[in-house]
Amino acid sequence: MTTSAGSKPTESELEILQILWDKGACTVRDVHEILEKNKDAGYTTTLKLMQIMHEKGLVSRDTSSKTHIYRALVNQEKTQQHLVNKMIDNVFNGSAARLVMQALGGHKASKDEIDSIKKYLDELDKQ
Amino acid sequence: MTTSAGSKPTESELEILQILWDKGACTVRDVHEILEKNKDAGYTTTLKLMQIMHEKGLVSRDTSSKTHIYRALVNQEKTQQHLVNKMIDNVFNGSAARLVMQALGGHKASKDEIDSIKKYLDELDKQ
DNA sequence: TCAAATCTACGAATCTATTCGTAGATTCCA
DNA sequence: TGGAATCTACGAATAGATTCGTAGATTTGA
Repeated sequence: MTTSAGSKPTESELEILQILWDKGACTVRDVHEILEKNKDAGYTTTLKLMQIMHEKGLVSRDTSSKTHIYRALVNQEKTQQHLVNKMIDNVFNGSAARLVMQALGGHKASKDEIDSIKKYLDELDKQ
Repeated sequence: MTTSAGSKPTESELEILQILWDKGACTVRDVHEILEKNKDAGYTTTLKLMQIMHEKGLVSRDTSSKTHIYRALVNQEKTQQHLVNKMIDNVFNGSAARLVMQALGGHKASKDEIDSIKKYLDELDKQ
């Protein structure tokens, strides 16, 4: 298997990617202000992280104005897929079903969520 | 929430826990020989890891004979639950359903697996 | 205009995980 | 019995992630 760029973001990088996936394009300050709500770290820490992410190819950077603008370069679904597959292998001995049950059992999925999963399973069955 | 001991094993620790959960009780050599199949690391590396895990309370150790015997102290389901919940929060913005679909979509669950998940969902619905 | 605020760049400190070498004790077996 | 094999303990090297201080450039606004 080829090791695609950014296949394994760190925890901090993932926090930032979440924000970029959600917001689309952000300055360091945008990201930092959202991060601050949950953790407390200095501005330059966020800056440094995003610079490193740029070096790694996780994000793009528009430097045309003084305040740079960042965007996620890695795909959200692919990243999620990669992380889930790793968890299935590392934590559930390769059984996707066991992960699913654990996820639904502990996390109190809503009735709506459960219904949408059922529909999804029916679709899978048809193929 | 209280931070229970061993709630967050590292990758290497998880590899070892998998083995202990599977085998029950192992010496360092037992574990090391299994690990060696997939990665290549020295014996003392495995030893050191298991010593650290003992310090952290992840495993118990029987030292009554020269060759120590290790057992997992943390519960497999609870550890899995904890890791899955973390992933739901960190990677799927709190949506268990999205994790489930991603898991099933990418991992080619078998028909049997899908059926057992459906049954499981029906059970959840009844409650 | 010019001081305050804001931004980037960069280097370094810190922390954690991982790896391994070496020493000393015990066990094994020819 | 005595050397080889095996085990634990321990310290230290390495590597990666995270954090922050400081310096210098640019922008803002009174």
